[in-house]
Amino acid sequence: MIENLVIVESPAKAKTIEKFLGKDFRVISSFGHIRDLAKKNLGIDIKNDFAPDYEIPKEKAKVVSDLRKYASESKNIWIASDEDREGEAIAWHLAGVLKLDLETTKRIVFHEITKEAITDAIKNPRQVDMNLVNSQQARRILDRLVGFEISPVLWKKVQPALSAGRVQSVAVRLIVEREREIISFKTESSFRVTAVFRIDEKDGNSSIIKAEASKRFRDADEAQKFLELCNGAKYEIKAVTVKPGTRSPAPPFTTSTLQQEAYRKLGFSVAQTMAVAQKLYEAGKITYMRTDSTNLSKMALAKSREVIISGFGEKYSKTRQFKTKSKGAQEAHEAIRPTYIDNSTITGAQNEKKLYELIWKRTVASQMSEAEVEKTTISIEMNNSPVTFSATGEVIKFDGFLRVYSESTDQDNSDEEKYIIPPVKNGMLLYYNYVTASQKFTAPLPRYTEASLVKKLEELGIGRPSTYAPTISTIQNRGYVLREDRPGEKRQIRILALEKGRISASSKTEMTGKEKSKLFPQNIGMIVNDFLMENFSDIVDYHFTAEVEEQFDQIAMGKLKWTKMLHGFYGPFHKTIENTLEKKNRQTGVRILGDHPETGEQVSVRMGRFGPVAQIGSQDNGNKPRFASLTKNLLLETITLEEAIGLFRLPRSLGKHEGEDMVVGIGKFGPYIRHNNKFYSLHKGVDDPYTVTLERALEIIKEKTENEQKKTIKDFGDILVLNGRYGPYITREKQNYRLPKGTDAEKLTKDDCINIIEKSNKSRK
DNA sequence: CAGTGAGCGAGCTTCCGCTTGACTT
Repeated sequence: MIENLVIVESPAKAKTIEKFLGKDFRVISSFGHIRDLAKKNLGIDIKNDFAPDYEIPKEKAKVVSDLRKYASESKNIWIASDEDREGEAIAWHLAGVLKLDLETTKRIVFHEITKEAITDAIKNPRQVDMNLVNSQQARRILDRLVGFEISPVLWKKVQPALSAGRVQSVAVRLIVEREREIISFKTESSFRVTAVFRIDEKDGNSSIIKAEASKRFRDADEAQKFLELCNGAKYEIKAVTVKPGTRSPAPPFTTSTLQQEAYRKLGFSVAQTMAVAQKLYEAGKITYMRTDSTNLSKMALAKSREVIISGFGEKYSKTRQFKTKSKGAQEAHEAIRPTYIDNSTITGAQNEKKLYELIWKRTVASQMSEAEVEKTTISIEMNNSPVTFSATGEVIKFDGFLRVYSESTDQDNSDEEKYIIPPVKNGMLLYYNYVTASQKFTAPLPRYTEASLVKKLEELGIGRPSTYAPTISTIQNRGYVLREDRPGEKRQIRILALEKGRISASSKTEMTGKEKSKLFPQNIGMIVNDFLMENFSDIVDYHFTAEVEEQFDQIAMGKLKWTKMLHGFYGPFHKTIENTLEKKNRQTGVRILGDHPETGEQVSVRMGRFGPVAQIGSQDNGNKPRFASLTKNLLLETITLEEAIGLFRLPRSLGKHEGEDMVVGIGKFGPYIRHNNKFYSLHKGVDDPYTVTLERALEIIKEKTENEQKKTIKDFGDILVLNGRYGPYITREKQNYRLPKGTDAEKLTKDDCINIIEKSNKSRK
């Protein structure tokens, strides 16, 4: 018999706590929720006041049987799940599953994992808070109703296996709407004038001031006229202002800000950040990584202070506690910080090291002094124009927290190079070295990255730290959005330059629309979004979550009955479901583009069974229409008649080779050549499927055949030893087998291979 | 793994939030 059993949510947490509590306590973990709504069917008896049908998921059976065993061996049970809505529900489910009396079950909570906090918690147990539990049940059931009633409507009206939900559908909406803003954006250009001025000092030295004109010019003519004025102008400094200012450090990391900074500074995807953070957490190197709180424990504050003072001096220390700003934050945990702040770095895998150091810097910087800066603005007037030039410069007087860390922004404009403004006075005369007018184009708002989407969702109070990464995966898995790079296009910019009394014109090429790791909506995502907007505008409304959260709060405070809230929601919602099922047609995103200029047949595009498709002609008078798949990156919404007709130029025959047809086309994986039922990819950036010749095709085939032969180390007929990406391996009947370490692939016999295959098959079973 | 585009239709797909492994490549 054990005296005390403490149940927490996370096994890593259990391990740490057990050390604090001594031998009278055993600490185990529930691995999160242990019960959920039934997987099959709805799992809710709507007619019976939304009675939930809870079951223990298969993958939780072992955890639950362990929990039962330990519970039966313990005198006192303490439930220490997190102090938030989900944690309270976990406590309640635990009590139910372990058959504990709610009146006497000891519920404890702590916000930081320190001996003090835990022993304190043990001294102050309370009961399970049923109002909080009920607010969780309302949340859970509402999400199930939304997801499991709308998704089947999509299967019927759009395509099978699609999904909709309170969180994912808003995420898709954000991306679709941003894309449409970009599509309809009208680029404008203007000329920005910058100048490099010279101050001639008495001692014969001269210094330089870079400044920008207060006005932008509509076109090259206006810019030219202004440069002509500049040539004859006298320049005088009319005002010099020096303003002191401060900059403050950012708060310590939450899940969302960690994902954003790890993307910006380290290039990690949201899922990658979480995987690396999980490793650090399990190794005891950082605190819990799924949190919405910016709080640091007293111990962490004190330790940071120590580290800062000994590393940088007293002047650099400023202890702060940040208030959590994000909507709907539940603050069950601390901010993400190093467990031992003394360690500014760790040993281990590269990615773990990098992320750890980022977390260390952010944590320590948050406890450091403001940086003190001095911002200088100089105004320069011309004697022949009302346009003024201004120069600004910033000098850091005291670096403070910047010594350790500075936050990145999504738009890093590094072209604004910093330089130090020389000391100047009012009335000083300036002379130009160069005045340059360069064309600038306006740009639409940028597409979302995974991390900037998480930021936006957090701002809207949609989703939780534990679901940001899975949500991003879901919308990609459903095919609603795709994360990819785009090469961008070249654009000419015009430049007029005034130097030594002469104005010259030139042009420069720059890249525009280049994208790296951005989220692009796909056709099916746009169709689903439009369908949801049309029929379920309440659910995809950006405020929907905030509104239901308010009601969940009311339930948690005991001011609203949870079943009443659900009745209020479900009545109108279910009516909309039935109405939509009855009245709406299948959505295909069809667009009639016009008539074929040669045959007069109708040309249209729509979502077909196998994806977006263009169609020439129609079914009606016994004619067979012709079809062609839309190639990647073409949107049903924006494709033109010409582009659609162009799709029918493929597949195209190149003629015969060795008696077999040689055909070129574009498939799922890009342009290909098909010959003898074998496929050969065209080379990216080199070959164009519309113009590639028979001769070139033969070269490509020859090259690939030679490469395949190089790949083969041994050929035993049905068994092959091949050279793969990860080194040599054996393949038989489409199954691959790894070689045991230290095997020399060149010396393998057929019998060796069979041995390896049989051994591997045994261990797989 | 790349081609398809009409139909017949069984049985399946799906949510959000809490937690980690168990797998293959």
